[in-house]
Amino acid sequence: MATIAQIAAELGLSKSTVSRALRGVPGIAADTVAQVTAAADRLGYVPSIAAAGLSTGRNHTVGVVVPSLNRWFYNSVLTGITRTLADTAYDVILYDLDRPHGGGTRTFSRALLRQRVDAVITVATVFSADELAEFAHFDVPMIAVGPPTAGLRTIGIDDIAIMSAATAHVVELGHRRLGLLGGFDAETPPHRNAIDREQAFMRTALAAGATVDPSWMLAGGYRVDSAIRAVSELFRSPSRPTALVCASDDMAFGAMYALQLAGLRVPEDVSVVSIDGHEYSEAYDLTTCRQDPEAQGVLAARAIIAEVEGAEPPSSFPTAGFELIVRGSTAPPS
Amino acid sequence: MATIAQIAAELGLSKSTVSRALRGVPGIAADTVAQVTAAADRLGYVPSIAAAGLSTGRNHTVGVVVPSLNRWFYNSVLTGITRTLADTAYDVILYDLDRPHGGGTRTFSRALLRQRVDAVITVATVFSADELAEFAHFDVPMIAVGPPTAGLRTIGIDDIAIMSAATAHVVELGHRRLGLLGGFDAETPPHRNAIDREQAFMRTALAAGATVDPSWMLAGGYRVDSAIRAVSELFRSPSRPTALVCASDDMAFGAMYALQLAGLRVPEDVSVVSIDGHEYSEAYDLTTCRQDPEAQGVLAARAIIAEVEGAEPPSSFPTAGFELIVRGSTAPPS
DNA sequence: CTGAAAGCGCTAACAG
DNA sequence: CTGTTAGCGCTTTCAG
Repeated sequence: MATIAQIAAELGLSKSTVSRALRGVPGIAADTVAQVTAAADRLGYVPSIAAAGLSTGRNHTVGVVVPSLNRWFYNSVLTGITRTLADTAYDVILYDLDRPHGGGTRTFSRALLRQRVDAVITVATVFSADELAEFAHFDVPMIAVGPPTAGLRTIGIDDIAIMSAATAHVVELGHRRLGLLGGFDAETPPHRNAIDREQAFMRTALAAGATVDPSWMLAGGYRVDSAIRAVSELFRSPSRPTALVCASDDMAFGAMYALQLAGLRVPEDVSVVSIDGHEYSEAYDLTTCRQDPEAQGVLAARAIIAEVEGAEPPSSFPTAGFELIVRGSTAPPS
Repeated sequence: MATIAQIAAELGLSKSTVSRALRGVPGIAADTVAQVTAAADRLGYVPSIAAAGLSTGRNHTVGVVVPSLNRWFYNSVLTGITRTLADTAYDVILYDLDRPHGGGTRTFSRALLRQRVDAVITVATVFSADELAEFAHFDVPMIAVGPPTAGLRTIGIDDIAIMSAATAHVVELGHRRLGLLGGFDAETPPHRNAIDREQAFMRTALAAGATVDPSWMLAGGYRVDSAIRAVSELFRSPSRPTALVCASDDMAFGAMYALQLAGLRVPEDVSVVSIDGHEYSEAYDLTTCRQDPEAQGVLAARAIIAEVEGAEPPSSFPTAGFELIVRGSTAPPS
């Protein structure tokens, strides 16, 4: 409740001096600074970011746009961002695009962003041409985390490379009958990374001379339940793969459950390999290509803050790395 | 970039008239309003919330405090909140308390909240006495979602009742050897709901004359991986329960996987019942007591906005309901 | 090293 | 129905 003016009055100083002292602007007598800060916390002074923002044009907030909150990747990135920003004077304004039926206006691009946030981080969000055009008018820095996004600098892994590595792993173990549990989904249009990963799977599999029956290409929608259903159905059929490559760990968890249910053993009957490095993958003993979405979030947050504070913006970021972790879910075919 | 003053100049009106017209304040000529709004979107006018807030003292943001983002319950509540607020003029500022080692300052209670948010919703967050004392100084409305929180009005289910219902279900099926996969966790201090649920389990079980071996009381920490480990270990032993009651669906998923792995069938060898109504529970064919955290979030968001807009605050909220959904994971003991 | 004054963009009395 | 005049709390020239 205390304002800068009250502190000034209390100390017989001017508002300007108090303001400078509080912000550590050079050129103020050391003991003046001491008095001011003492008075400030005696009075329980808390700066009004809104008022400061009115003068400076900076709001000390970054907007984070996520497609939804119930996917491991999205909220891992978000966690990285919030953790990083917690140590700074910046707050996160959350724009969750998840709506019941794909409906609702995505107003973040309209009024909301403007004047409200100093920067924007988008997480694996697909934008329409109109939206991208609007972004051009924003003067705030933007960074995308996830698959490459037209018009935005992106932080993320190479989807082709990571899926190729996962597929190559089972190929090298000797598997030649390969199934894919991909990220496609009956309802929503395919995401860039679902497409990339499927292509990488196909190329790697075919290059190795492997068989890929069309019925072994499953649409798991990056969901555990869809994965369970798709895998249960596939493995009822007599013709089946000896290895299942999953586009995400979550789907792999569902797949492993469904396989057990069907009376099939992992890895004796079916090998399972996946992409993510989910915190639960160890308990499932799942072989997976680990990426680190939280680190990607940290990187994005640091970069965007640096930019807001005046650093020269890099025009692009290095591709994030990944690492194959071999565990017990994969073995040579029997 | 356009301001209210520019519109006023353009139209030969005063700032006040423009301001009123834009906000729909009654008592402005219809055609004036028309002109103003026309000019506004011709000029691409976007109001500065910061400036408005400086005058009115309202920032059009609500702070949401979550313990972390990677638990189903927390982000379901958060989804309910963001969806509700998306239709309003309010933004969400996210305070994620998740820190690597329980470290980091929980600065939301210090400076951050003040001046920055018009209201606060806390999700299943445990506060220290100091923090609660600080809250008393805040003049912003606060609501807690989750287990009862001292000093705050709470929206949530009755943990005793829901766990009693889950336990009663297997008791009624005839089970007398009951295990609990609870929310306790080796590292962190127990949460109120973990305690309540354990007590409810014990009472219901003992009242039915059931056997509960101490070694059947598992600490799953509301995590899938901990659940897998705990259940794997328990079911290696010859003395085991015929039914496993889980304090969350996530843990039940881990339990069901571990049981399959151990060569045990659900429900033939072991019945599994749980609490939550997770979106994946259907695919697991899991019997569960469904609560609706998203609806709790919606409720909290609506209530808090109403209060900010001047409605008289209710002193408490009705307890949220739940519903037992019987599926294939439970059956009479064989 | 410190102060005075103007202004960020909007709202809110108070007049007309 | 519309205009004038003060502010909201802070930063920032420009002077001392």
